[in-house]
Amino acid sequence: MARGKVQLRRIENPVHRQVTFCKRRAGLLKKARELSVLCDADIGIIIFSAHGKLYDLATTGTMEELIERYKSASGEQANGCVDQRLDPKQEAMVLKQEINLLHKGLRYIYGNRANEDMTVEELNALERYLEIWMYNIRSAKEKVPTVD
Amino acid sequence: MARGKVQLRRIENPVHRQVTFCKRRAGLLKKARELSVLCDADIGIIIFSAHGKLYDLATTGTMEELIERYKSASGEQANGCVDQRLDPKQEAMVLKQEINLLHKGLRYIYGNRANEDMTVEELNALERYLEIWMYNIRSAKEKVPTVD
DNA sequence: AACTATTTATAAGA
DNA sequence: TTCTTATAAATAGTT
Repeated sequence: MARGKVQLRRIENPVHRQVTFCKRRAGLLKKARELSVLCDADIGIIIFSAHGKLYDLATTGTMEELIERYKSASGEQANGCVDQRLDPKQEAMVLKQEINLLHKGLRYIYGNRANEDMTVEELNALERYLEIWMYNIRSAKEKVPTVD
Repeated sequence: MARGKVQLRRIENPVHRQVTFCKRRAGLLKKARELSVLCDADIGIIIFSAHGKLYDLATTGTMEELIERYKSASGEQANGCVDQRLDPKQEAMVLKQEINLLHKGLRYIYGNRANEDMTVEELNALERYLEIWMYNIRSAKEKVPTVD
């Protein structure tokens, strides 16, 4: 823009890159706010810096509301990948059971416990499940290159 | 910008507003792509026009991935305790976020891990969440009259 | 963090 | 709608 045309590629000098990131990030968010006001639009912006720091903007309401709206508008289905080594029916059954258990657990932890007691069997099943899960999470973390 | 300074308020003339919306929307997305390339940032933009039409951009991967990353990154500030002093909408929103994370975790454990790497932030968020959950499960077990 | 020379974006007009 | 152009706004390099 000024005193030199910009090349559209990663700025190698880290100091320049950081300065440009700050300036252009501010510019982008300003433009978004302007567009929102001028044209009556709802805008959400999520920015992760190269170092993983989060910056965000939601011109109307909260980012969560915008995300929910995005999901309904883009017609996302909540269900994900299935393990292809298993028979689909079995797999679906297993996933359903576990999701039910997780949901029941969530309600138990967060909601009205008085209304929804879990049995000891359920608690034990959930505990075993969480232990395995935790173990896997910790193994996974060791394999992922850390971002400091 | 040109031939007249812009007033920072809703453009009343619908034709002008529509034209400005198109132009500035394009400008905003261009700026976002530039910032992403120049500074190595991951950026997501969600725009709903006044009439509800969705426009979006994710500079890296998919918007869903970015949303998941947003949720774990922004969830690190707030902790996982929901209490009933929150209004039902907020509580439901938090629960939804956590269920999304759990579902992603489920897919990670079961499904093709090669296709669905979780970020370190996500793994950390999930781990902390499971730790709290596990603690609560164990407390609960002590309070439930055992049958064995 | 301020300053400007330039580039870029764009409002209004054609 | 698309192109043009005068001008506002953003910003790269500098101090």
